[in-house]
Amino acid sequence: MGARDQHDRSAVFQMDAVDLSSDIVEPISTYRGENPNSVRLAYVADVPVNWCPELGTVLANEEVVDGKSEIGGFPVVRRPMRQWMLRITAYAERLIKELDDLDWPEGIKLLQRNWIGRSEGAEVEFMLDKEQKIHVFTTRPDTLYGATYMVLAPEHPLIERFVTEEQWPAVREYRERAARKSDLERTELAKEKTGVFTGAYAANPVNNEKIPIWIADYVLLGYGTGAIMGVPAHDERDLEFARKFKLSILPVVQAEGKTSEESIGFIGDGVAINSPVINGLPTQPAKKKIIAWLEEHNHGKSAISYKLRDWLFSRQRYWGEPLPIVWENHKYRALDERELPIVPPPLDDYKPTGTGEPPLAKAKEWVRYSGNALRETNTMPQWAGSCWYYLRFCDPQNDERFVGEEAERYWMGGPKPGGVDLYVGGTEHAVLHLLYARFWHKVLFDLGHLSKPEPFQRLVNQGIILGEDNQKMSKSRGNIVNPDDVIDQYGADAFRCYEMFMGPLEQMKPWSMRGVEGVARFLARVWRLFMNENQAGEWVLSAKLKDVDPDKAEQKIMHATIKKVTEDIESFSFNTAISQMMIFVNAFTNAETIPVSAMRTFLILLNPFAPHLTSELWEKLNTGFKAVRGDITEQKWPVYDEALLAEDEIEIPVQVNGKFQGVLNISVAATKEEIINAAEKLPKVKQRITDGYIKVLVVQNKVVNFVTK
RNA sequence: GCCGAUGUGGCGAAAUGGCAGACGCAACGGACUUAAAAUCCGUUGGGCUUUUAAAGGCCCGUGCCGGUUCGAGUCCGGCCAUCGGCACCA
Repeated sequence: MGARDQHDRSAVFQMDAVDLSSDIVEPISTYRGENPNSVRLAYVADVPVNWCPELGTVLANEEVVDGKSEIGGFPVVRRPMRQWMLRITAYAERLIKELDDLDWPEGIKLLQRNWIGRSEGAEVEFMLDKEQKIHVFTTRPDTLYGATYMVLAPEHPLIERFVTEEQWPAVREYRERAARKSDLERTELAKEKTGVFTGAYAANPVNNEKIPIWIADYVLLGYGTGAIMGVPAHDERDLEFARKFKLSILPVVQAEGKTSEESIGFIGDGVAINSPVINGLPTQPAKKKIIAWLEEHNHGKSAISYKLRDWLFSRQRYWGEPLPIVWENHKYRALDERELPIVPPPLDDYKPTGTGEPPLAKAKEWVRYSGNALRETNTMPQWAGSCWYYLRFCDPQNDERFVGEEAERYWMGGPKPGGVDLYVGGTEHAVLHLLYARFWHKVLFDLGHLSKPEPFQRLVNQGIILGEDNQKMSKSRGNIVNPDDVIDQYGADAFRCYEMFMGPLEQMKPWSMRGVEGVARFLARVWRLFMNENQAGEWVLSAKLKDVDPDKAEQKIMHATIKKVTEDIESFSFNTAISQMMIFVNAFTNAETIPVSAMRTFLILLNPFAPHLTSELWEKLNTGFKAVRGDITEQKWPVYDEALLAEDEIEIPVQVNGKFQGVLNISVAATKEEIINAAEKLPKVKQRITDGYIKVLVVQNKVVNFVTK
């Protein structure tokens, strides 16, 4: 994939040139320029944040679901606060592109792509007067001639500069009302479009026509430039807005087989009309041509916009890593590496204050760093640790670096772009942990600390386990299953095996205590295969265990089990692996003698599923029979012999017209003619082919099918 | 609204296009036991039907409708339902 080119470290923190916000990102410790907040990877911003009064902290966009906190479901309101941000948007392009070479479920890749939300289009300048211009972002520059008005987000900073005096009261009132609305009200509840005319006009760059400028809360400050051109003929939202406020509507894209008038409301690709520069061109070339025209006339350029916002990285809670920052004369600086790690001081009360002031602010002595410097009291969110713990796991004792270079190369190296070979986690992390960790990993990679640009090569999503009532487990529903209780009652092996036996790993499935019991019974049967209770009530090695060779049938089932378990582990089909081991145990349950060699093989197969039970039985065998060197976990994984699985005689289903009529037991060596002859004689078949048949199909070792009509 | 996933017995689920329901749970019957628990053995998709019975026979059945095929739970097209994600993103 030309990894070096795509992940060129010389471009450290250089952003895509067409991005709409700032151009360069630099780590806080190296930047020496004038306005650090505009370029730094970590920066401070006064932004409207998601404030959750109940949790007493702000939350990232990813942590807010339907206007409520992801944790606890408490209401979240917009509130301006001074906060630390991480410039994840600088990585938007790479976070999308570099998903391609990861072995992740397509669904998760899609969730991330949608969350990052890349859109290609153009940035266009509308002249307000001779000096001032308003930038809009559009994915449909080919509809520029159809722009009959403009809308700015109510919070847009330019508004105050041009709003007319007579419109000012209405505009101010609208802005105040918009500010009070929660996100929930602004979207879900506001089905009806609202807006206010500013009294001002701007010139459409393609034809110099004056179009009215409105403000409306259906335009979001945080996306694109916070301003749009209204093209009511070819955008559903704009059309609704224009109809409500009686703004003019001009069709500029003609749909195939429709008149220009009928094309109003058409949002697909068509042919440009009423657009001198691009008339007659289909949508795609029209876009290209109009962008070229805009660039040539200095009215705009091609641009890419992302839905992804920068990551709000501070929290007003005690339990999080403190930010290694001090404030001097209203300026911040990073603490020296030698001062790390920062250990938070003990407090009398660790609960959030509820006012937005972080709990650490209460530790007055700790906060006073020096005569003129105060410590930052915000802490990092829970995600900070999960962004790099897997790196620390490579080298947990290292007290020089977060991970030693050699250890990092050993564990995280390899030919693929991702470091961790296999990562198992739930879908709930799709746009949280899995996005954040990729971002940090790329930053560390760019700084030269890591050998791979991606953290997790292969991702498998395990399904969540529901309560016994088939509902999501939650305290309020009272359907929580506590693993500790289950382990107390049935043991860790049974708990572990049951989770694997429940069904396919990726599927969500309900818990069942009966099911746990069933698996516990299976493990008890395994135990009794090896151990019997004597008169005194002590467990001793079963007298049936003999140091003999397994017979042919026993060998066959043993090798079938090795094959199935081995293959199923590879494909994460743990449930069917356990089924096969149950079949194996059932086959030996009433045996007169039990060959020790087969049992040893079986224990090795079962060991990854039930480690405690199998190690104990392994050692018990060593006391009664010739001891095998090494712990059970050190044994070689068994290998099956295909030859021992081969049958002399096979069963072949016989059909007439595709319907099953009986089964034929016949030697594998039988010829096609022999098979047909024998099949014809099966009573039910004979009955059905009395009038003969027009053809007969024999699929080797699979099926015989007579076709009669 | 858009995107994605999933639909198979009473339940969790199996099934390279070739005997649907392996394995487990639950239920029922039996053995063991003074009794119970535990354990072991057996039956168990639905409907109709033959026979004194033991045992058979026929039909239907993998969300619904259609298609491909000798043959479809599996492949293709359309629909329905449930769950998850996004949701004024210009």
